[in-house]
Amino acid sequence: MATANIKEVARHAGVSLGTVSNVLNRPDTVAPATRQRVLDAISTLGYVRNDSARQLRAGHSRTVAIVVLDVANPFFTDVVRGAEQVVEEAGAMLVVCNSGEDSARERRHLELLEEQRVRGVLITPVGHGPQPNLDKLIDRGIPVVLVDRGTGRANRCSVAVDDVLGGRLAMDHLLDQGHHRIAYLGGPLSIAQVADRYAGAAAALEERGNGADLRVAVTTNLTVAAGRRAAEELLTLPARQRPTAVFCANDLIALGVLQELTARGLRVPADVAIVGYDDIEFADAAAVPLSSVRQPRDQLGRTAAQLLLEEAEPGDAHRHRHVVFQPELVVRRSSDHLRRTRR
Amino acid sequence: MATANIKEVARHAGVSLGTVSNVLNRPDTVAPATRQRVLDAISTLGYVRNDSARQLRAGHSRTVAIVVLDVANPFFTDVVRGAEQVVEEAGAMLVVCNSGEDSARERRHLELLEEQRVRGVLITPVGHGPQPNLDKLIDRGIPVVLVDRGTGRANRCSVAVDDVLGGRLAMDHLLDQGHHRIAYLGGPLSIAQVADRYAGAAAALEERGNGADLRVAVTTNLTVAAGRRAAEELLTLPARQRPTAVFCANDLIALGVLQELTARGLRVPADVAIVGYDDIEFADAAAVPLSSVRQPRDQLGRTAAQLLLEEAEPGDAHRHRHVVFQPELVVRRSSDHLRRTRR
DNA sequence: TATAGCGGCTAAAACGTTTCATCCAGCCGG
DNA sequence: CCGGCTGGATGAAACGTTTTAGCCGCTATA
Repeated sequence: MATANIKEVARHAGVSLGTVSNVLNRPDTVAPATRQRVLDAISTLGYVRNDSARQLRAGHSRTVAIVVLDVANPFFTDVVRGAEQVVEEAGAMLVVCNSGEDSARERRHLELLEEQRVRGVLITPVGHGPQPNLDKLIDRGIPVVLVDRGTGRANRCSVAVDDVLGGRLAMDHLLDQGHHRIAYLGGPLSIAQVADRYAGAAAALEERGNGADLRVAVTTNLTVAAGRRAAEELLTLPARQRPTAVFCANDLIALGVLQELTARGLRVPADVAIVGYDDIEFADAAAVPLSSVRQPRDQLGRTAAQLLLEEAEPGDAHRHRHVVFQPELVVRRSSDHLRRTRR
Repeated sequence: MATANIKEVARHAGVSLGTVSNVLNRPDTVAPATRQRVLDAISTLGYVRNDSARQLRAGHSRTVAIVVLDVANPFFTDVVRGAEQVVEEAGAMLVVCNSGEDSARERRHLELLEEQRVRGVLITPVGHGPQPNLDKLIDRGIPVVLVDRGTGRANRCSVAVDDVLGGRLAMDHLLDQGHHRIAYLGGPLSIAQVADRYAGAAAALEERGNGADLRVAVTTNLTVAAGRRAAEELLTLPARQRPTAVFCANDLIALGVLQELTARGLRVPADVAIVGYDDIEFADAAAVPLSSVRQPRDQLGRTAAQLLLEEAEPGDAHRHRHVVFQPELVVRRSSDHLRRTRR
């Protein structure tokens, strides 16, 4: 039961303990014959390395953690997949922690991770205030990379997507399509992403300077149900004041809007055009495929992981970087006048 | 930089090393005054436990792993959330690993987890053959609980959902609605779930004994795109032979079917009724809300975690159990004749 | 022939905990 | 006054690695 350790392997192979370690870590420094004897011993004893001991000696573990706001959110699952890829290529392991938007859980996770002496932490922190927990980690020498939050802090790297630009892209597109009454749906505005996307949309509108009208409907959260409710509310407006296009802060809201509008007999995009945000998998699968602003999610994860590994590298010549990706508008039927009459 | 260790804390508080350990692990065995002195030292030095050393001594870690086929699949994310809850309540930590349906990656993960001496592993293994890797773990005394796969093996616990029953529920419902030409869409049949759901549907049809017709269209995988393709194919049939209802092996396929059918001008459920499987979040958010067979996903995760923790408990009186949950049919518009004329 | 270098290996220290056997002082009952 | 007991603290061993300094025997070079 008690798994064989390196000492037993050594005894079994008739070599010293250090030699076994060499076979494991620097195989080329040991003579082929000896090496083979050791390998045989390892396999007959079913030896498997004890990582705790290794870590203890090394002073830190070989795992990297990512703390996300919601494991079930497609945005984060894609970020995780991207990060995973890079981390695994580097021979390390990625552990996924879920804060569930709960700062107490976040704190608890960070404490545990610190106890484990993880190599570094990728995190989308709960809230936007100061981050004492993260500062503590950084003080301890554990690299932290912020994902899609709080870009620009001096003592850590970050990756993010330019949400202001995303808002612009969406708005420019809708203006190009000739819309004059447009609504922005999303909330709460305390979420930076929601606010930034709106800011971009408003800026684009301002610049184009034609008298188009932008109405904001703040939702309580970013769910399908919230989208449905928002759409219901829009429908209480007399048809002449009703927006001919809506730009939603995320795709869930957009899907809710789409569902409610079609259920009430309005056609998309003929009566109301819709642009969402995030380009989740189901955007393309919706009854009317949804135009959406796509974020390079897995690249966000990949880059975050790369920055982290770079910082964790022994050489101390690391300069913190803040990488900002550009989103991309994916036009589908829900906002495309040229296609809306087809089929 | 080099984080303070227990020895420095001891020196700082003027006590011995063992006493600090006692403060940490059995606070009540140390006198209040001493205890306070130690706690003060801990906080002024910013001491944080080194988990590697702890694990090394203990012989195993306090983390539990869950290895899923796809982190981005809503089914698994919910299972993860359920498991997480239980594991965290027990003061342990859940690490999520992603095999991505790739048995090489699965193996690599298991090796790493074994090196880490994890407390136990929840896993949905890739494939259905024998499981040498898992057997190895079990031999080493690391408990394994199978999630939604390979129920009934003697040397490990498992949790699953009765897919045969799920197939029955769906088929019974469609028969109740008066359908006679029904199609089952899903594949490949080598996936047990796909086969079981079909088996249940076929059995229900058999038992009801009216001459209804069940056609099977095997898809290459379980994606929205596959659903669209399958629907296209159905549409090549002359209308009189075309099924009036389809039962899909999962909701992604069902959503694909829904999209393709409505794009081609067929009405759901008037022309074709649809029942999916899994009841993912978007089932309810689809243009025509999707009837679906719901699995108690988070409970699956919770129970799996409970079984694991129970088995990992020192007392060796563990009997392996195989828990099977019953799915539940959620009827929505996509298959509901009573409602289909509303709105 | 002496010396330096090198390939291959060993022995021992160190990492930071937890635990277990002791030890000590004080107290109580006899 | 003594023996035993108890609450509270101590010291050392043990967990399984990695790493470093050093040793040995051999070959190539001067």
